Amino acid sequence: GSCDSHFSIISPRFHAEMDGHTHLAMEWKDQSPGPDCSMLPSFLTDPFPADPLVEDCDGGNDGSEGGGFERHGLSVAVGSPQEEGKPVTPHFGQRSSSSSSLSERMQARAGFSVAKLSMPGSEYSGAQSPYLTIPPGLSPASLLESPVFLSNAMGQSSPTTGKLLMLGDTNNNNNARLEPPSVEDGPRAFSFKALDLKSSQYTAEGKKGSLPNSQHPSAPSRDVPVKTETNIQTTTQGANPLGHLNQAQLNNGQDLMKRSYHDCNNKRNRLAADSATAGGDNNASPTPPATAVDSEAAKGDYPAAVATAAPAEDGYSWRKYGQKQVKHSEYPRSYYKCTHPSCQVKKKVERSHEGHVTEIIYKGTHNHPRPAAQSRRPAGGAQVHPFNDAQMDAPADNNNNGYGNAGGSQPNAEARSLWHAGVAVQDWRGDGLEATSPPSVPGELCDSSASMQVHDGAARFESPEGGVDVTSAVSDEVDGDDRVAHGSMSQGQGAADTTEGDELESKRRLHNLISARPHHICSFHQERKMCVLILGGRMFQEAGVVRH
DNA sequence: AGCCTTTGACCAGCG
DNA sequence: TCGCTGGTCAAAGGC
Repeated sequence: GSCDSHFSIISPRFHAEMDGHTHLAMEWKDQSPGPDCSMLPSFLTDPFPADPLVEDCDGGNDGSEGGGFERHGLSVAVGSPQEEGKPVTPHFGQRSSSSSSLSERMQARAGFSVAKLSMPGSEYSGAQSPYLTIPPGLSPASLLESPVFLSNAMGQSSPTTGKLLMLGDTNNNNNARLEPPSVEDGPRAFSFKALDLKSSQYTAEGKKGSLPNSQHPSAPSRDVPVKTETNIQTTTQGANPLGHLNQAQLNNGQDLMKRSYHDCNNKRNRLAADSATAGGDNNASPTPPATAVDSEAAKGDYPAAVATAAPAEDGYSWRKYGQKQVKHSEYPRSYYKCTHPSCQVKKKVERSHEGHVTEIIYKGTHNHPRPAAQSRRPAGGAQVHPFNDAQMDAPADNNNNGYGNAGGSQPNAEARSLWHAGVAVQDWRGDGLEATSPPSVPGELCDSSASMQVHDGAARFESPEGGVDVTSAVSDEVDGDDRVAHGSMSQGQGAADTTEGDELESKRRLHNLISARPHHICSFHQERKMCVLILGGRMFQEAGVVRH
């Protein structure tokens, strides 16, 4: 209960909103509007902040640690280009106080238009820029270049780390898509790059031609008219215009956040010395293949990344033991248990009608190595969905031993008992075989995953898979338990990241985390102690106190 | 035969 | 105590 009550994971969904526009809404349950501007809102509203924006980003430093995003209601709406007459222009209403719309400001500063972000209570501006485009002079990679994007030498191969070989990827333009998520060096803030929720396209439904999650038939208007010709066709998906469209939408939102955050970071962070190495790998990390970017992106800077991508497995075996329609959720929730005899890990998965995973929550950490790939259950029993959870959260980690804790240490029992708010993970492997995207992050340094774990009001990121956990602990209160629970913590990271060294380490961990699953994380703000995650085409926000 | 999913029922927590 | 809700159990059936 603490998890839900303390900070809730909201599963923003594409949905038509008041104005009838389709939005990728990122709702933030927040109760009390904080006086301080939250980073997310700020960077979302102004992806390319001028100095003032920087202030916004740093605004959290004022010591209002507790503030966090949770205090700010916020929604990110990704306009649906499809609505031609009414391109969605998401924007943050909070920021909308300024006369100019977000997109307008972005255009002015960045030279390209972006979808608007909308925040609760904000007015929808008339400005409309359905497509997120990058001007010729501005490459996505450059946008993402951030000190914090360290090359993840230790990181496992993954699309984002650049270690992942992309077979069949002939598209030179991938760089734009491969750009690693930029992490804020800023002492406290960092962002995760949202990754293409490509996987959503690979659902069986996709094969069937059913609309992707975001494009639920009920909301046809959501379809984004994006040109996907340039996109690399995935083996599983074939050509699914709809799927691409969905991707496009997601990308828009992700790009927006990513860019905005990046901008903020650039101005803010100069500290991440350790992350200096970053940039290099950026190219290597392809975002999920087809993240079919908006038409613009697809055409230009964001070509389809992976020629052949497929749903990935997390490497663990799961047995579904229940399914229930939860009240707050639009989609049914499935309950899974790890099939390993001594493993108590469970996970809850919400899946859209199309089979897209909209939310994954892990509970516990695997105390056993990841089963051999070949040993994995092919599909013996009836598979609920091609995008079975296991597939969805496949781990990107190649280097890990399969244990939840880095270094092979056993996960803390207490910690394991906690539910993790998982992030839908979707990795795309260039091999064209099965793309796995585990929630786990490669990281020797960190034990955290994209998932956020909440315990007694404390939230932290943890790798549900237990495999490679990079840690970014998020918690209101830090207790020893948390540290123990996470590999990162075990590494002495548990102490508050007040020192520079800690920050560096934190950055490194973050980098690992991001590298491992950039697609999951749209943004993260340490100062604000919250994360924005994108899962299955949906954004999730999680708030808590960040610990490293 | 083994493993899995499905699904209604049961249980526990909470207001 | 009751009702609601979420989580789990377990029989039935499928692959």
